[in-house]
Amino acid sequence: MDTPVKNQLATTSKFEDSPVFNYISNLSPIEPVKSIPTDHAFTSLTFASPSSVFPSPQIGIHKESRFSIRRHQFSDPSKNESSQIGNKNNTSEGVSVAVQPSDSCTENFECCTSASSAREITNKPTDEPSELVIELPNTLKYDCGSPDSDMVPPDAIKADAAPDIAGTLESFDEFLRDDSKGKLHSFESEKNLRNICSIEQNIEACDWVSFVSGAADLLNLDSSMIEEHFEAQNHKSVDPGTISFLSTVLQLPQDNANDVEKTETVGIISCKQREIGETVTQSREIGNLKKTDQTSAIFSSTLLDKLVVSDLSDKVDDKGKKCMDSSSKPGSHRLCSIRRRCLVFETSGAHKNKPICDSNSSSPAIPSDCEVFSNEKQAQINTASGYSSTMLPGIGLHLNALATAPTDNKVVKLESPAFRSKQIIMLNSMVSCNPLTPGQNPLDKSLTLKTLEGELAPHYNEAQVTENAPQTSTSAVNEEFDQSSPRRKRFKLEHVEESNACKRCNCKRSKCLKLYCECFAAGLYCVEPCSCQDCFNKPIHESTVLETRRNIESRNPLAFAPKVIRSADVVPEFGDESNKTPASARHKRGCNCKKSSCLKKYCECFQGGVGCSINCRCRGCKNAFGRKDGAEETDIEGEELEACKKNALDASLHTVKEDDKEHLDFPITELSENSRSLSQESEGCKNALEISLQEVNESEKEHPDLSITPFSEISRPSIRMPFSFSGKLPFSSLLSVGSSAQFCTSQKPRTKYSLSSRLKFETHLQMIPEDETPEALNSTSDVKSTSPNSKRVSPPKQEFGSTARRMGRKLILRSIPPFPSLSSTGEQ
DNA sequence: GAGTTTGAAACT
DNA sequence: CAGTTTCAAACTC
Repeated sequence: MDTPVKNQLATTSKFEDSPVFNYISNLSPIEPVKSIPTDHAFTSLTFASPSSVFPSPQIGIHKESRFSIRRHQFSDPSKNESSQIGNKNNTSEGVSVAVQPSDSCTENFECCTSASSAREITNKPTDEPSELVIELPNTLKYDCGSPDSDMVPPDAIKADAAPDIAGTLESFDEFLRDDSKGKLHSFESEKNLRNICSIEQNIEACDWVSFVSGAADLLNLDSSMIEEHFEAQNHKSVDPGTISFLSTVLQLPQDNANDVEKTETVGIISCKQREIGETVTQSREIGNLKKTDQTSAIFSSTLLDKLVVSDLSDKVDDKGKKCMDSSSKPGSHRLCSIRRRCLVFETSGAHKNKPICDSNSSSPAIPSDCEVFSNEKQAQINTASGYSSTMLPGIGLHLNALATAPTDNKVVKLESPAFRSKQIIMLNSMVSCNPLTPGQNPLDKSLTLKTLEGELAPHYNEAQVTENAPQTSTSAVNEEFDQSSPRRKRFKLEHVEESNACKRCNCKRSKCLKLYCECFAAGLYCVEPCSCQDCFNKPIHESTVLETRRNIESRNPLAFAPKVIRSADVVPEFGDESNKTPASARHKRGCNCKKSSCLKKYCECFQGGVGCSINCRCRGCKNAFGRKDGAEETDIEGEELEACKKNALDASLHTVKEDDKEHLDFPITELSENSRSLSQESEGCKNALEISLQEVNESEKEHPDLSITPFSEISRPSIRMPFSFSGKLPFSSLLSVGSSAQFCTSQKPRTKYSLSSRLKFETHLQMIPEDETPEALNSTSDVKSTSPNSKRVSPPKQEFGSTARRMGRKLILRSIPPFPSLSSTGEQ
């Protein structure tokens, strides 16, 4: 054990100075990183640490908070170190805060390793250094010896406190498929080791806990350094390959993870993805672009760094402090600025998460999703919140959305520059598409979803959030990646608040396991904001929930399907006037109102913003959105009607998927206006398809490189806002798709209901294979189902064959440009 | 905030 | 399938 490590260390220092090393460095695209004495190995450790990987929630929290706090402290030293290579004192200085003296590098390593393992650390008494020493060696072995070791620790730790070196190494190897990366890591790890040794030499006394903390910080160092480095580089663009690499890397954990670790892995992935997005943003800010595999390294480190940060507030404070500290030091300005920017990013991220994490809960600690999994409660919150926040309807556990909405997530993933959540999206599609398999029965779908929901919920949330970002607005292309964008931040904040207005059940006797419970009915877990009692609709009782769901679905396969669906008229042939019929959307089963006259929210039709239909058994129907008898609200007093509609609109807005709104990135009223004008404009059009195609062509001409987006996005409502379509199409499609019934409410009576929008929407629908739609919803589109996951592009009907082909072609093309925004930032 | 009304969901 | 009960949201005060 010792021998290898020591040898390695010695070799490392020599190696670094050797010509061979330089040569290799020159060859390696990662070279820039090399200049920075980053302790990548620690990065890996950091990576591991943050995690959620640790089963024990408390531990995770502790660790994370600590890390977050420390990280920046250490960042300063690291900076110094980076700027002043060889100046160990600085490093030690930073470390001294937490690090305790040790006699040998080995010990330090051990400590570090143990530190990386939150669980191990926490569980162990502070005054048992000896034990650590004994145990650590093993850890160190792979930690130091293997270039990839840095990555290993996390996994090993994660899986079990007891290091499974072999397994870890294997996973690590996978993780480091990229040779260059591996080199980088190895070098960095070696450097880290050296640094540690230096630090140790300078340090005299040591408190185990402190040491651990210090180690943690040290581990995080590389992140900071990398960030700095990143900025220093001033020109890096995300290389598609890099992204792929990242994706691969990110996925690795999943592959290797066992069932128990799945959630953790997901969390990590989410974090990573988010980080990627942020990193990308950062790179974009920097401006100049430079393609290099280094990016991946940066991503990794950044991601890792991110993972470490859990407590937002702490983070912020710490950062601010750090900035100040760093600013006091020469050459730290840059870092400070970086930090600030990071802060901004993180802040935005926080906001982004907030809706998910805090939306429903005021939970203070809700860290990023990364940490969530380590804490059951947090996980719960995240899981539920993601969805609960009606804001993100399709997110989280909204099984309905998943089941009913064919998704083009894949397409989005490929097309969208929103690489930041590629992986998430992937999972997303996994969930959403899978269940949609034509032959699958609802129950199966449901089961499938159920199986995944628990694991992916948080993840999903994240995905939604991130996913949305890039596609929010046509004119926001530049902002897509600019997390710091004021507008974006504002939007996020708004949504945070909005999300708080989501479903909050108040069940007392149903245990939230019956359809009485809105949360349960919506496929959501109950969250903090809920006032339910004896609630079982929580991740903790997942099995129970699933079981119950299954039972309910066995009785009524559509029990969890959206209640409001778009009637067949939605998918009429083009030119068919039937699509102008009043009841474009109807309640699935119809209401049974007797006293409310279908003018109050007691009426599900009214609540859903749709008119009553022949399916309704209501009496004295006066539904403002359309009476059962077909009579419209014509005889309803104008004022009353308006009031009712307003009422309904309010209700609808709550129901409307927040994510749709987010995608809109503009007020719904605006949307309404737009759609209205659009309707008028297209009033004279005889063929909607013609219009759509025309618009598409026009936009294509204007934005050849983005021409595909509209389609894909159209097909996928939630991600709809095509940046290429700054024009009407997006709005119209959005309106028609996202709102259907709900948005309609914001407009004038159905008759006015944006014809063009509808037509376009129908066009979209045409491209949605019926076999992908739940049986009951076949040939119909549900309001809710459409918004979150949207439709997946698929073989259209014959009359639209050309369009479909067109779409298909476009989609393919679209997937080609990996990071349009990055490469063409200026253009946009 | 408590009490009432209402209609969906669940049960028989 | 119909009738009844239970339930929680919507509504009212």
